[in-house]
Amino acid sequence: MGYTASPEELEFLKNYDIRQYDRPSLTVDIAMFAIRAEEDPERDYRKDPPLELSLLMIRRGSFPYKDCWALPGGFAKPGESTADTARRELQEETSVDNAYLRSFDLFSRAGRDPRGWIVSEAFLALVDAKDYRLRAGTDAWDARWFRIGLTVTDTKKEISGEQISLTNEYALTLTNTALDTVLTARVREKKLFDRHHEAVSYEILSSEGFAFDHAEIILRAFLTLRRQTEQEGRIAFDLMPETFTLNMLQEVHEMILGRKLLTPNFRRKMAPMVIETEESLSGVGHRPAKLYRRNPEAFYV
Amino acid sequence: MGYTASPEELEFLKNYDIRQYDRPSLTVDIAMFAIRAEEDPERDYRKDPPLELSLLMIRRGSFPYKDCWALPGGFAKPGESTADTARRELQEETSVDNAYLRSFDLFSRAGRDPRGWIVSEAFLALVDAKDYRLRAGTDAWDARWFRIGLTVTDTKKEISGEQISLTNEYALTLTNTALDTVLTARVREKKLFDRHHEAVSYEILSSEGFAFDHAEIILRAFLTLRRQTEQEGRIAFDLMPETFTLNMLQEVHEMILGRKLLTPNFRRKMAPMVIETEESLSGVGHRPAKLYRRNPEAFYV
DNA sequence: AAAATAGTGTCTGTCAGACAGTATATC
DNA sequence: GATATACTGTCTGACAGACACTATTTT
Repeated sequence: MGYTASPEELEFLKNYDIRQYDRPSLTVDIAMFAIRAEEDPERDYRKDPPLELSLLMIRRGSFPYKDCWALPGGFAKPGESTADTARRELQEETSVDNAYLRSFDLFSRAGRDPRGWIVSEAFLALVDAKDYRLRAGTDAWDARWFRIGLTVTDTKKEISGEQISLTNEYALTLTNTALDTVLTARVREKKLFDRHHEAVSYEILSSEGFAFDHAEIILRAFLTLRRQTEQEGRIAFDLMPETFTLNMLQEVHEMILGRKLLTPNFRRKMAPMVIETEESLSGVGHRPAKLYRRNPEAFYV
Repeated sequence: MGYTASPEELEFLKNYDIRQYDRPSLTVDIAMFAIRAEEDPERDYRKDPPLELSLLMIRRGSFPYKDCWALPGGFAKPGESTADTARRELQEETSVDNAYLRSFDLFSRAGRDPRGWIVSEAFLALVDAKDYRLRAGTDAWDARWFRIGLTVTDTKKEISGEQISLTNEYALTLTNTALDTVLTARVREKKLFDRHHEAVSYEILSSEGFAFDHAEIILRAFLTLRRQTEQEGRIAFDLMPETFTLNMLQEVHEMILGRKLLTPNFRRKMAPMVIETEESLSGVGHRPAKLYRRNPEAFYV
């Protein structure tokens, strides 16, 4: 490293007591997405079951926010990086060890946790639909998938002198049909344009059933996923099983982006990233789709 | 918020002692970039003075890493967010209060600070060339601008079975001519492609004159700036004064991107983002360039 | 006139959006 | 044959890369 501590420095470090300063607790929160197929036995035999973009939530068994739903996560331990913490929690809670995992922000607003000064690094995780195995439920542990829905309910543009602000209000809905539970939140996103760059801030307007500021973290995770998907389509492959049809892939993209895509254009864009297999679906009540797999060659920058 | 703490929960919180768990210290480190013009009185009167992309560094007056150069920054205080901390430090150290400021990662690797468990949120800051005023130097405080240079010295591609890795080795050089000081570091960037997404890791191979892991933070800040500039040109405006020539702007882009750009294409791309003013440079020994300013209309998404 | 920088016109290929059309399983 | 989904061909306009060219100031 080109640097060797002097004897004086070693002496300094020996006597250094880091506990003299105020310190926060450090946690990670993981927004873990997966694709699941809706189960509805009453459905028309011809129609394909729609896919659901789902998020894993955990019911809190203890204070604070007892009985509310929170993102999986936990406290960082000394000697591990936060990426280690996130991988460990992911493994413990879903047995998944090969998920896509990336941090997208540090949440450090004062007052975000009633227990005190707790900052949290937020991770986005995408898991293959077939890979996960949820940890068994206990009194203090109940992990469930919720279908995630996000809509923009209001958009405003304000101009005052040199300053322009754009405001979006989002309605976030997490639904678990089996439990008959719906969590809802409204979050305001405010983009302030000062000179030529934007400063974005978020404010939770209402939050029903979510613990802490997790509604905001989930929104931010979703928007991060959406932006990545817009910019480079490959991230959505992390939500797919080994083989898949192009229509499934398109449906996943549409759920993430929140809008319909034109099929020919989508297929053209995906063509270099996938390889056709010999297999097809069958017994689906209509022309069966071919199965594709990822084209590994396409991803080495 | 739709959530009211029950009496039991309030009782729980009253008795909750957060200090029972291990906690890290939390700091922010700020990679602050500015454009400065090289001063060289011996230069040919016709030739324009080249611009320099500069980074602010602070000489450490105390242990650890005494006499090494570190990024400006400091410890987060309870009751403020890390963005507040960064803004406060920026203000104290350069008197700048309108800089572009964004965090790009949390550095939490074990052992990164010899004083103990210290995690640091790293910020990228871009300041307008004319705005900053450095805090006066003292024994314990010496802030200086260093010209930053980054080159790729080696690139490797390794294939072993299903796994492919790309390795880049970067040479980072910070130069301050007045002090006759050069800081150098070599950092290895390793991209591991697993299935179809990449996991990037960084390793400091050598580090001369840098404190802590700041060579790595600086490299990451530079790469972040570079990526943003590739993706949307507007971020570079944060480094520019109110009015500027298109050639200056192009030079700034070229320094950030580390490659030459074709002038007609660059001007075409920038055209919607700038407005021509009435003024020009003068007395420059050749055809003078028109001055431009930002076009605010272009930046409201 | 020479030097140095400022600035423009246009060809080309790639690629995204839009839309019209054809194909093929199951019942 | 009706239904539902699967899949293709092609026109268009926007835009980035490349390169050849003209313009203007100072000494």
